Amino acid sequence: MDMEARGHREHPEALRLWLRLLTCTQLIEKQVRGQLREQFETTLPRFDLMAQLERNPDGLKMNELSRRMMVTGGNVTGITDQLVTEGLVERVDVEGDRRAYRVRLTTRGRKTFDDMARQHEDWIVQAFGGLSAREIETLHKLLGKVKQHQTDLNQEMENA
Amino acid sequence: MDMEARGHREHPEALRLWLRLLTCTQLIEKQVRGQLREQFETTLPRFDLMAQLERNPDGLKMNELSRRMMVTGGNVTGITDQLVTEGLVERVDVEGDRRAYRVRLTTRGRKTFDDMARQHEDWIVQAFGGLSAREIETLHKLLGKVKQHQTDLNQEMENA
DNA sequence: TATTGTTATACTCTATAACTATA
DNA sequence: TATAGTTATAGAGTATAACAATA
Repeated sequence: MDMEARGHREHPEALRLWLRLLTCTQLIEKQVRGQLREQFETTLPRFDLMAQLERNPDGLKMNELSRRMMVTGGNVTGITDQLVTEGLVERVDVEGDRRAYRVRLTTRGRKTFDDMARQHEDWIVQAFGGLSAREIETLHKLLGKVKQHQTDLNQEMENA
Repeated sequence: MDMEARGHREHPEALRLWLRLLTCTQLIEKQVRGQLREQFETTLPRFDLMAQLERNPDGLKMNELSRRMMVTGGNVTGITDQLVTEGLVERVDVEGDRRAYRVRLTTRGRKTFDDMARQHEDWIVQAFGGLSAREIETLHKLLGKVKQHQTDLNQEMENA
């Protein structure tokens, strides 16, 4: 009896997990944003863009940045413009395609990013200071499954 | 030798974990936001506010909502105003303190929220569909540690 | 004086769509 | 026609600070 009362409370565990995931991310993100602003007068998207470039010394095209940062193109243009103005990144022509170019860190940009990255890593290490190395690895692995599943779902949607 | 090269790459695991945590949250969040907009013409903060009220049938004061939603007071006023206009929540006087009141769901608001919550739960169940019940529990538990540690850190900062 | 909540403001980030230039 | 990137715009979301009313 009371079969109807089931249905929509059948998987509360997933919901609880989501709320907790969201809370954890927001707590850490809020702190990182605040520290980036206070200590370096920058923002998370700007830091993120520079981090992408740091991993790709030859630079990245706008659409590559757009995809990796998971935002649309117009936004990348705006953030890039700011960083160019401050001399932290530069636009370099791509030979063979005059529509495109690569964005890459300037020498000064790389130095600035290294400073930020060092601090950033400290904040993150501290944020996960309550976990053992083993637990961190487990979390990383499980979230890898979540990410993969999510990616699969997105591809299904695109193909449909 | 090369002692200096250590230091800032000593805990890359925490960093990798953070990036993955952020990615997972953004992927799911982006989808939930989109669905809320498409199917219910609402936003995540509005849904969040209503969810807080659903868990507290007697309503919550503005500062309680502010704390639980982790945003400052002015924003809660704005979101509440919208929901009042649409007849989904109402402001109720608190007896004994004429400065304050409680915000609570209207009958219509509760019905509307139930519809949204049912859908929302489906999206979330799907988002974590790649995990077993056991894995979901493990994730939940580990993230609980992260949350607790983060809460402790914040309290230390406030006391300092 | 402190607290509750509002108002005013400004800024970042974002998506969308129309646009230019090149392929 | 399609692709790379920009521009323009509008809106969400946020923090900050000054403010009014009450405690």
